[in-house]
Amino acid sequence: MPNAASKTAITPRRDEDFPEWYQQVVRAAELAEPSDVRGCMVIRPWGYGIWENMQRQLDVMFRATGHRNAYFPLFIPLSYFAKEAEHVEGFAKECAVVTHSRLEVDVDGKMKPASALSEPLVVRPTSETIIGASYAKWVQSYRDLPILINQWANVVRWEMRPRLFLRTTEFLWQEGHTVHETEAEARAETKLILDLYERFVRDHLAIPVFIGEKSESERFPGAVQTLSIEAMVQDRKAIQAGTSHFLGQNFSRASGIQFQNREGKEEFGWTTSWGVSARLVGTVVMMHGDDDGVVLPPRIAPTHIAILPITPKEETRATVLETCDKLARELRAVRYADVPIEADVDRRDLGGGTKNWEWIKKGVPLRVEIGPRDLEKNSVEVSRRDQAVKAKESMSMREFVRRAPEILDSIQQNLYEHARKFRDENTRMLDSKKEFYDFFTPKNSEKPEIHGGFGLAHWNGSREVEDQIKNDLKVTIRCIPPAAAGEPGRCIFTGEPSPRRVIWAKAY
RNA sequence: CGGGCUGUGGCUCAGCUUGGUAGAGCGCCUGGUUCGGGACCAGGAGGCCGUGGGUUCAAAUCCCACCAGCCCGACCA
Repeated sequence: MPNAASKTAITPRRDEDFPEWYQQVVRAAELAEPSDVRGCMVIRPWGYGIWENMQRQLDVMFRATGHRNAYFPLFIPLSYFAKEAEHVEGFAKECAVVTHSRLEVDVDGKMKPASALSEPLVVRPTSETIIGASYAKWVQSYRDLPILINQWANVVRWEMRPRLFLRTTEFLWQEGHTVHETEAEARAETKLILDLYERFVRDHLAIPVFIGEKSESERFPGAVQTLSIEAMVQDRKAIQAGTSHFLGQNFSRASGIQFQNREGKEEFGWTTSWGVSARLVGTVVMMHGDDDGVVLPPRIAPTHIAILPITPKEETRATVLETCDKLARELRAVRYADVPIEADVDRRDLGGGTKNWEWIKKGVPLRVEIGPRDLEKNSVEVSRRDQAVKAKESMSMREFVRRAPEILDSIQQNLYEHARKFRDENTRMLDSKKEFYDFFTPKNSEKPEIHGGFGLAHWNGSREVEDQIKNDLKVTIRCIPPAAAGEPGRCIFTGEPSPRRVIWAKAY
């Protein structure tokens, strides 16, 4: 039995069992829980609030770059879906298919599907084809271009191994779909969005990422080029945090998106698609969480400040609560990162530290205690989630209201610096095959400890090497950094020439 | 979809080998003592033991079938 000082809010600790720790944190923080529907989850208000904040920020950024939101159908006629060969092949195994339009009571009294559809409908695993059908109608002339549309939607991919937020059968995301007049324009769009994603996760989620291009084997089915941002979470595995695809004319051909160009000739449009999903919520948990639960970057916290009334004596109770409400009102009049500060007074009738620990587990950036002793001095006790649980700073109420945005900002910065340091410490140049295998092989194969990280190594560009490494170590190329990022060398597996190092890691 | 395991109050599980009226811890409710660190004491509610069939005087327990979930192998944001 651990003593009180060493007891953590979450069992097991990260270093004991990271996947289990993650599940416990998601549950303890009331972010989400498994539903009765296999592979699907219920996102609870605290988790959904985080997602809504991400949405709000991304929406601002999409708008600022000329994109507009729209909405397309959940169902895709099978014939549409089948138009792009690689695309179908890539997604076929994980499609949910609607085949009937009615339920009837059969002889046993059970409900049975009846009235088969003339054409089955695929529940969208992604929307390139159904959106392409609309775009084909909308585009006739180069004057109709570009089309820059985003949709917020749910999609379904029939995955075998669900994990809350990280991989579920149904998930929430945004998918942008654009059409351009020229290849160069479409490629620029793909890069623009990648950079936008990088900025978003850095500035709002406090997540440092590497950017780059996917190798052929990891590319989106049907894409010419897939770019991604790759983050390292605390078990040193990589997680893809966003993708942006240059689709060439593949989907235009499939959907018939054609226009008359400036020379009066018919030409297929150049398209892109890009997305991030609610997986980012899970990424934030794995990125910043500690053994006491979630640690939220202030910019996406549904509540910035939890105000906790301390009411030991009945006679001061009313005054303490009034003071808390007053503080909350004053804080809400202050803006942080373009929104009013969200301050909640937790007046639930719960004992002592219980409330405090609930907010710790939820990862609220700041906790403020107000008790009878503070009343006299007009002060508050402030605790930061990025510091030790028991660390408290006393300051006057006025000073706290004034400094709140600055303190939140400092937490945001702190989380980013911490994450970047962790990533850099666990990113290594690997210059020989032996070094590579050592880096990615657990010391204790019975119970693999957290090991490895990002390995930067030269590669000859072949699929065979990739397959071999994946087979041996479950390590894959996360991305190939931009050309400017490195110098040529020799493949550490074959000795053949390599234009630059690529990033290897175990991945989610 | 192939191989191994498990289904018992909201959660984690014991009970099953050797059939005989359903248990614990946590959580929940009530009352009291507490409250500036996840409290304590007392009382209480809550279960067709996954579903269907069989064996038996008697099934959570034995047998058969089905269903669901978990773990391991091929995929993904």
